[in-house]
Amino acid sequence: MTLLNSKEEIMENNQSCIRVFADKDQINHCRELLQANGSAFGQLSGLLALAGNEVRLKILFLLEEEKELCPCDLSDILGMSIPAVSQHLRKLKDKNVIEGRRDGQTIFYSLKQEQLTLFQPFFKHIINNSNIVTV
Amino acid sequence: MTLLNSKEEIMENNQSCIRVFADKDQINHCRELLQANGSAFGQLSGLLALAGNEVRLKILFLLEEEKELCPCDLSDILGMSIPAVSQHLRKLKDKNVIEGRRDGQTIFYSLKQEQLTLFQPFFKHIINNSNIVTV
DNA sequence: TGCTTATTTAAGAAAGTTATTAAATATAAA
DNA sequence: TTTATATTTAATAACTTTCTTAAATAAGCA
Repeated sequence: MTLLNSKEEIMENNQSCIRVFADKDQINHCRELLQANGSAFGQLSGLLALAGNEVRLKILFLLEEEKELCPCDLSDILGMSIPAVSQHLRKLKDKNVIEGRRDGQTIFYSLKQEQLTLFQPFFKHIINNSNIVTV
Repeated sequence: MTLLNSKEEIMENNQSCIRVFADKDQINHCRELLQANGSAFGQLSGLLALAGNEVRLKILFLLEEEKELCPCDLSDILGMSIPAVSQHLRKLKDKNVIEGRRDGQTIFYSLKQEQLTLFQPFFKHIINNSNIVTV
């Protein structure tokens, strides 16, 4: 908080918080920051929401480790139904995080380079947090 | 895929995928990887889910920029009700991402050091993705 | 061709998330 | 003490997510 504005002064520029001691300049600066970064918040939160699901985080981690895996094997590893896995894979594919390569009847999924800068640090978090302690 | 196991061989070690050409060793290795990292996936995905919401990602970004902000000002900046903001702040506080400091009637929230290693890279993503283009 | 395997899609139920409104709590100020 | 301000809490409604089951698609094999 920098300058104390009178309550009347605040009510005049009435685009603002009801709070008496609100810093009008700070609030406007924040509004501009959000506007200047336009759709970035929506895009980034969309990607983070993908990794914000435990099953999908595991899938991403496993694809990093094994390079590629098919829905059937993932279903087996994760202990869940194939359609459930398939639907998670679709979400990852829709947001350009993974891609599929067909080999006969099997489709092998792998991480795309595109979003790796964002996701790769997470895998280090996984390993560092618990692998040292256990086993 | 390394060695081709016969279908019979696969059915004997029957802890595995129905897929005929499944690599049993790979599947077991993956299972062990998940087990070895225990609760890390749940914890990390929980934190990522916080940032996986557009409103909360904006709050985190604004706290990084402004050091501290109160619910009332955030409500004004984000254009949403105070109880809505307060409930997002609670989620962030419950997972040790932010902390509050009381100054009279106002509570100023700020980022905790604890989870900053995880979240700070996101803020660079925001700035890099769009700030160059606009204005 | 028909049968099997691998995967996806679709519809629906159950659970989880987020905003809204109203009421409760807490501090400050008249 | 009463009144106003800042915030939280609670109940609830609308929406979203995720799993389940069944059906559809697609490729290989007898």
